[in-house]
Amino acid sequence: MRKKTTIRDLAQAADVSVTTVSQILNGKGERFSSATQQHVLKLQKQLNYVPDFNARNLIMKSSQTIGVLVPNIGNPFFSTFIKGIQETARELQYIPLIFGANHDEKIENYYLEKMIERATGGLIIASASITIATIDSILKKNGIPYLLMDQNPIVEGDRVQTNDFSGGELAAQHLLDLGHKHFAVTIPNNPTANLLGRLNGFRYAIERAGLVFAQAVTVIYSPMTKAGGYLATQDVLKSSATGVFAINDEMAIGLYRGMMQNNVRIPTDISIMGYDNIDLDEYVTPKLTTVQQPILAMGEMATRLLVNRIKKPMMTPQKVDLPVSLVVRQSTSAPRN
Amino acid sequence: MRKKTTIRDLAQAADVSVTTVSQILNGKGERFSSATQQHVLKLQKQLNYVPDFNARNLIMKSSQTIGVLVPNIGNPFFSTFIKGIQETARELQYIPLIFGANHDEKIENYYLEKMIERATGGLIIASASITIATIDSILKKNGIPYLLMDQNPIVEGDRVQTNDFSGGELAAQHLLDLGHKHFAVTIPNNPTANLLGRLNGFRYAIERAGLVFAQAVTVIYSPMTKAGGYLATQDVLKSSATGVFAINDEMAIGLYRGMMQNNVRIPTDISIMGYDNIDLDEYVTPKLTTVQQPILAMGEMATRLLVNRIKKPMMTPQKVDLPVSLVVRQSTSAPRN
DNA sequence: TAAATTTTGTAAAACGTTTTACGTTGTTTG
DNA sequence: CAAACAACGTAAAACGTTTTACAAAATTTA
Repeated sequence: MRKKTTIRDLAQAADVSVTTVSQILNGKGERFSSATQQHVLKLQKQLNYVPDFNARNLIMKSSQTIGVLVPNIGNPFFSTFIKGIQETARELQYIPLIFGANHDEKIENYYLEKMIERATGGLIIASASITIATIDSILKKNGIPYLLMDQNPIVEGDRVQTNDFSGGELAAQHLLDLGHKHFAVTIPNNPTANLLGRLNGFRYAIERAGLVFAQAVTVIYSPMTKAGGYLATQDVLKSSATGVFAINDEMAIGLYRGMMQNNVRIPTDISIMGYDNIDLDEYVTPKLTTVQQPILAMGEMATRLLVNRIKKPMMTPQKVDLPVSLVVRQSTSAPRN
Repeated sequence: MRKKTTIRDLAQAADVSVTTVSQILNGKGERFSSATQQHVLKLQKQLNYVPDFNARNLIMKSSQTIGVLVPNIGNPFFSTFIKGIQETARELQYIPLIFGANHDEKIENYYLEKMIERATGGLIIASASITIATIDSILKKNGIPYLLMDQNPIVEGDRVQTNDFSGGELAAQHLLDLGHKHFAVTIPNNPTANLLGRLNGFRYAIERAGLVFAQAVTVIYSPMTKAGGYLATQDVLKSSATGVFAINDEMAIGLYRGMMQNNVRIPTDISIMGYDNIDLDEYVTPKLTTVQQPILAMGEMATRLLVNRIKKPMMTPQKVDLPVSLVVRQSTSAPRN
């Protein structure tokens, strides 16, 4: 195939040295006569010269790349999160390398390895099954900065947080205010720290209302997907719950399907609320009451923190707290009797 | 910060030459005594040596990377498409570099440039606004293989196709079979070739049934998103259509919201069908009738074709045709009177 | 006009790999 | 026992950049 034009080809064509070309093309060309500058620039276009990425990174020791690992790109929460990352990365002149691991630990580790090879900058990891041990042994040893989402709080390190405890509290209080006395919470097995936070906040509000958690609330374990919500339907119906807190919106939408199938009307027969506030919430019937997370901002802040860390590895750890809020729509109402 | 261990460090530690280390680590070490091999391997683990990506690619002239450009990662169609790409790329030992351009031409060009810099392998482009001119001038000149989706058919080049014409035909025939006589089609402005294919197929079936397209069908232009579908509601209602063909499922779901808001029942008052068969279709009420595209397979085949092309640039162009099929659910029925 | 300074440019080292071509040793063969 | 051949290993070139240190020519200064 046609050879790529190299900087040497261009230098030869322009009848100047390689140094000259390099300097001019990298904006450090004030030292050269404007005649030479124009000449080189013109020939660059003409020969369609693009610097070799690998050669350049090799010498510069930076590829302006960050790695991003999420459980599932298809989940609207994560696709929005990624959008936030991409926008901010573009602004900061970084390129995100994005992987979805489909909740598979093998795949996660595979991608983690690939990211370490390539994403010399740093990593944003939003994934459950990567253990702290793995992270310590692999990332720390390689001296690669990283930022963990949805994971156990690490003592050291940067952090982008939303107040999940408060979010759970908001959810419970909303249902309590409507008059509900019996609740169900759907949550995955081995919930991550943020999900536990939501559950604890929920529990706190329940107990604050004078109820006994174990009596008032049924916790139902199911995968955190639409399909998982659908699967949880029978258990929810078997419980005497009139108010359901799905730990994310996708599960809530899965429950919608199950309820529909069982002729249980929302919110007349049962109130359902979710968590995240994905844009789909306004398109389902009834519109979904939920707790909003600033997803785009989470992606943005994660990127900023990581890039700052890359630039100043020794900086003291940064924490960013983002607010959550209750969004009341039509999927919740007072219980039947 | 801590220096990365280089191959030289490892060679020194193992008291062998750099060549030896390189060969052994790349599986070409049969020439060496097994004692040496073990020794080197052991020290690699111990020193946590990972070959420098850039140095390696520089000399090997291949980064095992492909670029992927889609309009919108949040659209379930594309997130599934990406999933197919990631799975296949993993199998083929390639890494996909994924970008979502949010239908913004500036951003598309920016990412295109970045991909050319980095994704030395080849590109999968599923994006509307990149013009053939741009592609020719940039990609061809750089000799980078690429594969276009959802775009005007290029005479030359590889291609993964579904039969959009037939899909449109299936949609129309389904509505005709139910007894509908008045139709609406929602489609974006400046539709891409595949969308036009659907529309033409629809028209073909309508005319085959003895109807006059311009009289029987109202074409409504609106963005191809949930919000776009929602926006199209009034125009759909103003038309006398009893059967609506949304050019993709997202638009159909946007229409659901609009219909709900106007107390128009689906399918009793109006039949709606979509296109794609995203997994959400089974979670909306009523479940959405649609034309299925094998999205995952499209991602898979696109990746295979591209990688084949990378390996054998001179191979004759390949075409893959994937089937579409009608999926009847609950959003369509016979018209009212 | 000689010295100093600015302007404009270049040669060569360095980055961390892979690979080609070439050496040793030691063992077998005739 | 010399020659041939394995077995095991290495030196050095190459990949395409950026950058440092140096140099020649042109201009200014004293």
